[in-house]
Amino acid sequence: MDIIADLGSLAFGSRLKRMSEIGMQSVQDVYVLYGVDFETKDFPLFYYLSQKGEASIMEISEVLKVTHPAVIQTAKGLEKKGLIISKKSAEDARKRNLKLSKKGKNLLPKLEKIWTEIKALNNSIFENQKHNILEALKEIEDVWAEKTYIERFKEFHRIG
Amino acid sequence: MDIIADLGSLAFGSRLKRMSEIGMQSVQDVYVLYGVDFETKDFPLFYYLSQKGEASIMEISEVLKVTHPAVIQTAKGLEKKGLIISKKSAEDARKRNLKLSKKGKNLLPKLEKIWTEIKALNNSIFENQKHNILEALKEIEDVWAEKTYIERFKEFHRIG
DNA sequence: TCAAATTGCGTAACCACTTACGTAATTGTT
DNA sequence: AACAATTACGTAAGTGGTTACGCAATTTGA
Repeated sequence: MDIIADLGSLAFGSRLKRMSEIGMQSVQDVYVLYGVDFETKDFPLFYYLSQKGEASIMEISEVLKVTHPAVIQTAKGLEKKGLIISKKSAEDARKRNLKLSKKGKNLLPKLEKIWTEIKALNNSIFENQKHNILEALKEIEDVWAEKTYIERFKEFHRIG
Repeated sequence: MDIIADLGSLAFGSRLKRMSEIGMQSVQDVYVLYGVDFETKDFPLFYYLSQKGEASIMEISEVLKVTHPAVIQTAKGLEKKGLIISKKSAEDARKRNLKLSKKGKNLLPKLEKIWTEIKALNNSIFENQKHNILEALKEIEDVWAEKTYIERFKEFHRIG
């Protein structure tokens, strides 16, 4: 018996959090399996830089939808590992731009192979679902984006 | 554009985490709306005690699938608010049993009303989904429970 | 044109968990 | 009965995010 799952919509947040942790750890296990020194939590930033080339702290913060201190902290870790480098922007002295280092670029092909394999497995899992999780998440995100939850709550229960 | 969502299965963990935070905050807004001094994160423990009556730290830890220090910490907060009380077990001096206090029981009807309203709104959202999120989560949990991700990964890619 | 508002970044403190480790009580084995 | 193994709980430190706040650089607008 899983009381959190049984509670359905009420413990929705707690349930998502728990699944998020399991999901992140699972991917971490794959990096370990291949002996690659890379952390799951760094994936969004590292991947974005691999695609975009170069980006400022705030741009990354907005694209990844995390706060800018989170970006700074993640970047600090990746800089310490030598996977990314940063330099002040020439156009705007307030900005600091991040990009992959040589070492980061060298690691990229190995990571991309792993990412492809993970994607293949996940897709095979998701494709067999009666209720596709990615579709389901997208639908919920759209609902939340259209109107805040609390607004919707007030309307639904005729409050205010 | 939402790069995390676009990445689909690769940023699955990050995405769940973000949604979990939004979901928890949304429910918190409802408590605030009703002027009730209750925190979303305390819901699973408080709810379980309201159903079970009395339970030890480890029992709660197992049922809610969080570590025992997490239970202790959450319980500490609820005790400080006077919503739960605890006493050493008579049968086993190692155990400490938690249960709702008078104040906690008094608050319960108000909370139950709120929970019912949240449930009603959420169900109305979920029922309109083409891909039901609760069903989708359940399917994924079952897949993960059947075999660890890394085992499945090795088999899928014929490794080891 | 120059003062006010805004923007970008950095740091500090906090939050809700986790892992690691220690101690006391109970249980199992012989 | 005694002692080794296990179990329940507590605390400390770590993690990966957050909010709050401050400062310097840029942009706005009277």
